Amino acid sequence: MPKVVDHDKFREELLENCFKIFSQKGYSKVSIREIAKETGLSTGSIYHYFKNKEDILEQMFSYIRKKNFGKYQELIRDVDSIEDRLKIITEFWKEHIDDYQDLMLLSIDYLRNNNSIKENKMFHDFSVFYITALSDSLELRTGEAEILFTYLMGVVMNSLLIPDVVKPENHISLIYETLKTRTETDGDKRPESIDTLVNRLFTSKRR
Amino acid sequence: MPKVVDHDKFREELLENCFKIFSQKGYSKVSIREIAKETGLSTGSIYHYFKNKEDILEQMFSYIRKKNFGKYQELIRDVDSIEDRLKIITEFWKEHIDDYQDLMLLSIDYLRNNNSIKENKMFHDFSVFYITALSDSLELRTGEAEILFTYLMGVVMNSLLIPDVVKPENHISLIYETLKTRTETDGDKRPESIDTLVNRLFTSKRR
Amino acid sequence: MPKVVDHDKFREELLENCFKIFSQKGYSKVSIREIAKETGLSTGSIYHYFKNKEDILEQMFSYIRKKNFGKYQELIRDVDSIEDRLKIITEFWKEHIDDYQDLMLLSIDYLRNNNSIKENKMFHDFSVFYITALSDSLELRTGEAEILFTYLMGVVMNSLLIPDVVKPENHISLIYETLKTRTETDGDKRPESIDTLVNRLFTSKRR
Amino acid sequence: MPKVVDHDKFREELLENCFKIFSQKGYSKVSIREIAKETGLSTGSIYHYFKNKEDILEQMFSYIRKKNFGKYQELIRDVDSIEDRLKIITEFWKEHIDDYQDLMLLSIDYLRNNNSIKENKMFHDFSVFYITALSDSLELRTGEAEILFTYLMGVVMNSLLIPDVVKPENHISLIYETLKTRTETDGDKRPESIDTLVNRLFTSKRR
DNA sequence: TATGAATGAGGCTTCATTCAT
DNA sequence: AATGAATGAAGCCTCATTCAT
Repeated sequence: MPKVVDHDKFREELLENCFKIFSQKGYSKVSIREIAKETGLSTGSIYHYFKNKEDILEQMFSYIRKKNFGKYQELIRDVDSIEDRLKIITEFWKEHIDDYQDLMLLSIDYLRNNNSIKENKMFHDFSVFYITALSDSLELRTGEAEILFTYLMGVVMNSLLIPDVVKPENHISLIYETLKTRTETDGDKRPESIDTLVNRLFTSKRR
Repeated sequence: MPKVVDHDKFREELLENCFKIFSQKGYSKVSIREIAKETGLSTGSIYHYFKNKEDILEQMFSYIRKKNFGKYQELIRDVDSIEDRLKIITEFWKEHIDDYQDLMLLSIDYLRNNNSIKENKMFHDFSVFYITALSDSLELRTGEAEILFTYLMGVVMNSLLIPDVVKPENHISLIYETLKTRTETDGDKRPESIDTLVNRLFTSKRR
Repeated sequence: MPKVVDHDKFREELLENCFKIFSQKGYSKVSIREIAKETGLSTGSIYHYFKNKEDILEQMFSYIRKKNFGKYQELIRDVDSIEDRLKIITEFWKEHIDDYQDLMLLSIDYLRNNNSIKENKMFHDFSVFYITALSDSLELRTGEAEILFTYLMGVVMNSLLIPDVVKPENHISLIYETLKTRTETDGDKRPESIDTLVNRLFTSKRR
Repeated sequence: MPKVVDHDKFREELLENCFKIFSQKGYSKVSIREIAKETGLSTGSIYHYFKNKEDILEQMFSYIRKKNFGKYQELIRDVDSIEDRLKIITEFWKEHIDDYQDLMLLSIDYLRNNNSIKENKMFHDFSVFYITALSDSLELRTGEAEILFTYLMGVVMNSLLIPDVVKPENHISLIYETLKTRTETDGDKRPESIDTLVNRLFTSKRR
């Protein structure tokens, strides 16, 4: 191990590694010794960087979330058209579906570890950010963004648990098509009735 | 300790207990000693009924699934109108949302424990049954039933991870309204365009 | 399990089975449950026939020893010529080398189980019988019979531990040849010097 | 507990202790807790030095073998006369008969534990070394060395199982006398007939 | 007689964490 | 700042034996 110069940068590398390790096996199946081995540190040194095992999970989650948010925001920063944004966002989802699965699983690991659901700040922040971001970037009402996010989480979950039944590509494409149609309608003229969005999905062309 | 007479019946009681215990703390945080204590048996006796800890989870999952299916089918057995069925089903969901959360979490526990995603038969059977049942009882196309199931799983997941943001009642009511509208349309006249179901959800009145 | 009529016969069958099971895996690796399963009894019933696990080993050893002795004596009962007996005995060894291995291993298992060497009556009786029988049937001096038995036990042991180095057939053939040569000499004329038996072995033709 | 500095040296001390403990009670009757207690470590620390219980046995066997070989070779290093070597070697055997008993028993323990006879490398290496060493140092043909080794193993085994019948001193003395006589004959003139070594043993003066 | 459910001590092993060096 | 030896509680599981039925 080279002498660490940039303390923060080194910690980020550590967290990146930890994300890899935790994602593969799940929080409770990864031992400190294993983390030490994978990061090239000694077990003792791990405790210089982190208070304890749970602290690793928390710091890691926070770091990954920020990184993901950064990427997300950068992607749509200079894109003006809603339709283009929609395309970019849905493509981003397709590419990063595995990361979302990992984050979701790790959130659950965390939940299981602290049986205080209340304190599950990690996933909460993640969700609120995403719902807001969706609402802003796609000009959706909050309720719509929540539905979209919820549906997306269902896709993430099922593509993990029943990968042969639920293929994320299909569902994401469907979301894309649905929202695209909707987007084409002028903002003011979008129907307020419930006869629209879910409806579209259910009557989509698939299968 | 009274001698157990009906082996299978007793095992079901055990499984019922195990579901309670596992749901509270998660599979890996529950020790065999704890199971033994809660069920009033000795550790050794647990192994008289189950091959090992994983076997408890599997048998339990299978048992709970069957029980839930049974209840579900009984509920809609003699109900002819699709609309009535829809009402019953969505009510059933609202009442059993906690069970679905538990089953989902336990599926993930199982997944984490056996890192062979392929063999996650437990959740798979559950999903296939539900998708088929939804399709049959609500006269939905398979693709529609998959979407519905996926969205529902998103609701279940989020009501767990971000309970202050996603309230299952709201989403389930929304599904109810959406499908009710759709149901009112005559089967033959239901639009084939993508302008319907998801669309309806997205333009619902909520918030 | 059919109702047991001939109690003794049934017990012998049990012991025969136990010998098979113990030989394969060694005393301490065989559980009572396994014995019960293999013999078609319940664990409880095992304790009707035997006081405890160790008792099974003892009774079994005693039974097998008697059976083996019986066979041995029957073989040479009507054989007058020493040379013929020698042939029969050495052939018998070749055929039963596996049994001797098993008996030796089980003796050791027993020894390990009771760390009182003194009480190892099982192998002791076996040895004394064999040394006497060899001495009688081959007209060897006691000291010679002891040497022969000791060498034979070395063969048994090594053919077990280093089967690719020590082949029992070769050693037994060698014993046969050596003793045959000696036997041909008239009893009275056999040299008393130490210049004979071991000597012959060491200068045998085998590599 | 003082911090251990020389990892390897400490492990050897541990192995020395383990040999003592295993020899007394046999591999399977010694628990890790017992090993920990006897060596003054915690159970956890045992696993810092060894992969698992079997690994202790293997490393121990390997270590003891090397140590024994070392002593053996040192003893005869500067001895030119075959006769002197013979004396030294047989004396060495008499002194170390207990160690050989222990090693043999532990080999069998190992065999019982891994029912793959093929992989019993431990005793195999031991045997091959000894046969070669005997052949070299006493100028015996390989076949002769194998016979000698086999007989010796018989002595070791029987002095364990039937100590009142087979006294190792006697047998070893006999081997000494037999080989001494043989040795006195000039190498070239040693008879090739089978009339020698075993023959000598069988007609020895004992009893 | 015969059964097999029940026991609970004890087996091996893993683990997060500490601390002397 | 870094190391890795040491800890010991706790994990899962097996076992010989007993005893109510």
